[in-house]
Amino acid sequence: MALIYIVEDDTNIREIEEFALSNAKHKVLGFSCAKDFFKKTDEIIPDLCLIDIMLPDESGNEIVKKLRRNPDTKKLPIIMVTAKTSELDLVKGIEDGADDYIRKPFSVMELISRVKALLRRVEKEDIKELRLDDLIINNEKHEVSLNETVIELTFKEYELLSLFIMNKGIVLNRDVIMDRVWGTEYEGESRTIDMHVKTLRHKLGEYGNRIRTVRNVGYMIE
Amino acid sequence: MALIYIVEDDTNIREIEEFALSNAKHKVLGFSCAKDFFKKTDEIIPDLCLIDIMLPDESGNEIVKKLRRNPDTKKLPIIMVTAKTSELDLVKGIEDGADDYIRKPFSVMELISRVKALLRRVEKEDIKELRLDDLIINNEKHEVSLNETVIELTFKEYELLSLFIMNKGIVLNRDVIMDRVWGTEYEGESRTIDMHVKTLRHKLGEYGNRIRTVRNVGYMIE
DNA sequence: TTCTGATGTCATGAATATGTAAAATAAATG
DNA sequence: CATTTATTTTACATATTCATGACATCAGAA
Repeated sequence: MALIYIVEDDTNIREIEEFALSNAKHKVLGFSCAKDFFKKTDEIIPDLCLIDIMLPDESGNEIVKKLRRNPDTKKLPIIMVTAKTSELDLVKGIEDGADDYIRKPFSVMELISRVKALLRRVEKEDIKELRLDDLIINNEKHEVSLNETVIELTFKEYELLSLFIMNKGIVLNRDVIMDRVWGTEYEGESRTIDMHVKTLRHKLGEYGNRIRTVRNVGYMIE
Repeated sequence: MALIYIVEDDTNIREIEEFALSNAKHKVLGFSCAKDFFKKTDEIIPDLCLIDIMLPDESGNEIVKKLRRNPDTKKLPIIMVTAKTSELDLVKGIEDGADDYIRKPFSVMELISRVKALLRRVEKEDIKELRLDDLIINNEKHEVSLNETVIELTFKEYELLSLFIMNKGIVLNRDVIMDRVWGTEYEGESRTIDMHVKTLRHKLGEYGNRIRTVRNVGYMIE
């Protein structure tokens, strides 16, 4: 799936991380210090890296700063792993330019899902334009247009439509939709998704009925 | 939703697990030892299983190893439940091939969400397409087509047809059909299955008569 | 053949999922 | 901090699916 570098001096934890991410079909390389890590990034830049805050030679924050200074690794997705729970650390990590953080002790599932989410987020930012025939989503302008005419969508509507078009021809169930658009678990008794689908359908005019309801399963655009 | 087996010798904990997962709309069967568990998996393979590490007859790790050795259960999603918090256990669990682990004491919510997450993960890796000659089940579109023509099926009909095709050439008795499609026990006097078989036969047109009735046993496709 | 239990078929109300509008919150904006 | 806009929730309407039970039919045993 993706090439991931891990910088973590605690061998036990590093191995857990390696196992978990390999299990999730990623190609993983682990390093116990910053030096080894940089030696490798000079050679091959990974798709994502997981960096512990406390390291023998350099702090994780230092590593992030360096990576951000280098044009080649400026946009490299970074997840910081920290044992310190204070919020200061968290903020600092993000200010320094990490894209996400995980607090120890973490669960394997959490690790996997955060990595997955970040990879997805990055991949999404890469896409400049999405289209479904004459319906165009311009991600740079954050604007949707149909036959040259701009369609005004709210944030959630935009996200939802993007998700549908990114997965055209694939039925998305409510769990997935909730997870991807709202980042939360779907709780059975909510009409939120239907609501947004309804307004989307309305706003998309003739294209509205291309959002199909698959009863008992979810929604799909075709 | 899904059929889940639990192997846990502590009756109290097992009952909590059973209650929690039943509440989350799963069909649950609990076992207090490995022996009973294997007896049942030889019969019907569940969608997921929850295995305690410490058991009277065999260790949870042993069970996992055995399951992984058997082609039928090789990919069966497994969650290990452990009281030992050491990281060694965690790593070992993953090495042994469990897909996730839960540490005791766990919260009911954690249990449910981990189960849900794992099921989703597995479901996604699920088969994209099933076919029986020209009859194609597209699981992404959740659509059935015969010679390019879409056949409109309801949810249950779709499930039933999938089950038949996944087991083509194998007679499925009513118990199994009820269990897999409805997630409930078959109660002798119901015409429900026959009903759906009838509409399926009708909707499948020329392919309809490939669903064979095996008197006193069940149904089979081919 | 006749009998018996299993399966096929049908109509219909109940259950369930989705659609929709409007009110209630929450969030953003100036 | 008031106003606007977006979002979620609630409550209800609508649509579809499904289970059920009564009855018909069938296949095989006696």
